[in-house]
Formats: sequence, structure tokens, C-alpha cells
Amino acid sequence: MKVMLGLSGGVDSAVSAYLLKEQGYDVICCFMRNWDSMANNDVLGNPTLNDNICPQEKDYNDACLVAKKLGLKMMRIDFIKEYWDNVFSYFLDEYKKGRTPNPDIFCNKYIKFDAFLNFAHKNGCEMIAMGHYAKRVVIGDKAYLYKAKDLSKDQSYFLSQINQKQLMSCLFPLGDISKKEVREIAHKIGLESVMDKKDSTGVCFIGERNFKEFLENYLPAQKGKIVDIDTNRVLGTHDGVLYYTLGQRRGLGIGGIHGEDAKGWFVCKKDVKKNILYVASGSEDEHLFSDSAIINNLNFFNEKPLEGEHLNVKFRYRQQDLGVTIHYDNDSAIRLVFDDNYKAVTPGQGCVFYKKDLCLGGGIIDQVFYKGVLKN
RNA sequence: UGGGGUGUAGCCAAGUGGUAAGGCAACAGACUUUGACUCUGUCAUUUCGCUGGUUCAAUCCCAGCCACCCCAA
Repeated sequence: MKVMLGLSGGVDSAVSAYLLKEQGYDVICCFMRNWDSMANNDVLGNPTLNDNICPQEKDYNDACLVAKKLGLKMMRIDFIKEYWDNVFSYFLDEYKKGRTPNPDIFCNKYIKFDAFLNFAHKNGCEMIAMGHYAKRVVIGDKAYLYKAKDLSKDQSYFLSQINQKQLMSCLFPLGDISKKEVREIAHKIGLESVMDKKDSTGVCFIGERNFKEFLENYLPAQKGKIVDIDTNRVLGTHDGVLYYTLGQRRGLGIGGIHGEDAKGWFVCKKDVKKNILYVASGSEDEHLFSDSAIINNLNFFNEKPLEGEHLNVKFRYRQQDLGVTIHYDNDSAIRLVFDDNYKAVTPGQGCVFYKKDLCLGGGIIDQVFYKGVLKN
């Protein structure tokens, strides 16, 4: 079977290529490029602008070396426009509303598992493959998504918006392999260009950035007041409410206050219209917590959860699973009632549903409540 | 212009005649395919408002000055 593998220039996809080949697949490698810093005016806070070699080109070169080493065909494709139109514009729109979007969830939905999948089909591949840490199990004519064996690297969270058809069309060779083993395999077979490369982080295809500076390229700074939600005192000045997310501590610049214990200040509410950033003192302040939420943009790989069903969810990547109960007030959204009060549940972030290690799908956090009162 | 109080790092804030706690912020690193959280580290020795004095030794004692605050006017 012909499979097109997304080869990023990192160790994970490289080892995936090797494993697929060993399993007998006819593998074609393809490097994707979805972000062009110059074309996208990504200037402020871009640490790589003046580098001699663009990191993307370094990655491409590393990927080519992997393909060559494994004797696999190498291709390259740009989805710059698709990424901007389907992922980044949504990302900016969400920020403009004062929400905190997760671009990588939509990068998978629209780019890797849509544009790229179509590209693979056009090139005669029945399936695509990715170096994600996630496990796909096919039973009969249905595919199921499970957390990766290496729970510390599990990336099912980011796959929560792809559909059954997309899931059916994709292989995840690393589902049962730990990160440690991946590096061992890379060393064993001598994938020198990637075997000791540091894991990549930051927004997929864009990379590590000073996030506030990065956003300033697209969202103008607008200074405003930082207000203590408990006393209404003005404690400082922010650079723009859009740049902060709920639960955030860093970047507020609030020092000690006469006569008070300083426990650190945490963002607990954003008023976009008034341009006020509300903060609470200490990480356990009641204003940081919520007890229910409305989730929309629902996507389930198979059956929807049942009314009243108790499930686990992740409200953020790498957060521990939290218990919730499912309620349907209408067809397009789920109302979650939390087992306990949970901290910093943030509109715009993905909510991903799990039944133990089985990932059912996900949605987007739309509204958050505490004791019946809407918080956003 | 009488009385009282305070002046320690960007902000709070301990401190003692013997050579400057802690917290917040900030910065750096770790963690991390979102953004956060979290963790670790760094952060006053040209130094404790300034200037003199006492002392072997002063941020801590004394004097003067300056600044700010409060009360009384």
C-alpha cells in the first residue's frame, strides 16, 4: 500500500518512516511548509529572521537526509495560503474576541488531515501517516483513537477535531512506542540528522516565539488597566487584554503592595470592550475556578456521549484528565458539569473527551460558569 | 517650620553594633507541537535617603541636612 508520510525533519516522523518501511508499506515522504515569515509579516519577536539558514530549510535538509538514508522518495509541498485562511485567520479572530485559541488542533483538521491528505490522494497514496504520538485502532469499518502508550507524549488532544474518514485514512506508527525507544531506534539505524535533535515546541510550523511580540505583528497593542477583581483597585497597566490568557501569572508586572502579602497575581477575567484585565491574588483565588462549561464545535470519531454520562476531559494539552458529566441542552453543544471546581478553564481552548484511554473526540470551550454565573 | 512618624533592590518588607531574611516583579533555564500553569536558578559588598561624628567595627548609636507622610495650626 502506498502511504504518504509527513516528514518534518524531526526524530519522530523519521522513525515513523523507518517503521512503516519495515512493515512493508510503500512510503513516500513529504515535507510540508505552511508558514512563511516574510510573506506573513512575522517580524516582531522572530528569533530566526537573521539566521543564515532558515530553520525550516534546516529541517527540510534534515528530512531529505532521512529519506535518502532510508531510500525513500522525498517530496515537498507548501500550504501557506491554506494555513493562513483556515487556521491563522481563525486564530486571530478568536484572539480578537478575547479568547485563547489552539491553532494546532485546527492545523490538524484543515492542513495535515485535509489539504495534505488530498495531496497524498492526488499522488496515488491511499493513506497518510504522521509521527504523532497517538494510537489508532480499526475495528470492522470504524477507526478509534486512543492515547499513545507513552502518556507523557500523548498528542490525541491535538487530533480531537479530525473526523472518522480522516482518522480512517491515517497511520500513527508511534502509538505503541515511547519517546525513549524512538530515539534509540534513530540511533540504532543511524539517522544522524535527527536522532539528537531537540523536540520541537511552539505553534506547529511557526515555532517557539515570545508570544506577546508574535501577536503584536497582527493585533495592535492597546494599553489598559489591570484591576483587582476583589477590590476594584487599579494595580497596573497591561499592553492589551488580548495578549493574556486566563490563569496567566507572568507578564503582569505587579509588585508588592503596602500592607499585603504578595502571593502573585493571576489573570481571571478579560473585558475586551473596556480593555480591562482582571486579576486575582494567589493561585487558589475563587475567581480562577469554574464548575461548568458549554462546549461547541463538537466532533466525535464515533458515537456521541450519552446524556448524563460521566467522562474525563482535558481542557488543555498535558493537563490531567478531569471528571465531568455530559448534558445536552441542544444538538450543537454540550453542557459539562464538573465533578469539582477546576482552575482556569479558558474559552477558545479545546475540550477533549476521554473514556479512560479512548479518545472520543472534542469541542471548543465556548462559555464557562461558576455557580451559575457566566464568567466570560 | 509646633508635635509625631518614615526613609533598606523595580515594588512590598525583615533586620541587628560585627559585616544586608523573605515575598512580588523581572530575567534565564527546565518542562511543552497552543497559550498558560509548574519547577529550578539569578537578582543590594560602588550597599541600607545624604553628610559628618562615636567605635577596632555602624544599616543599626549621635548630630545636622534632605524627602515624604500624619496630627495640630
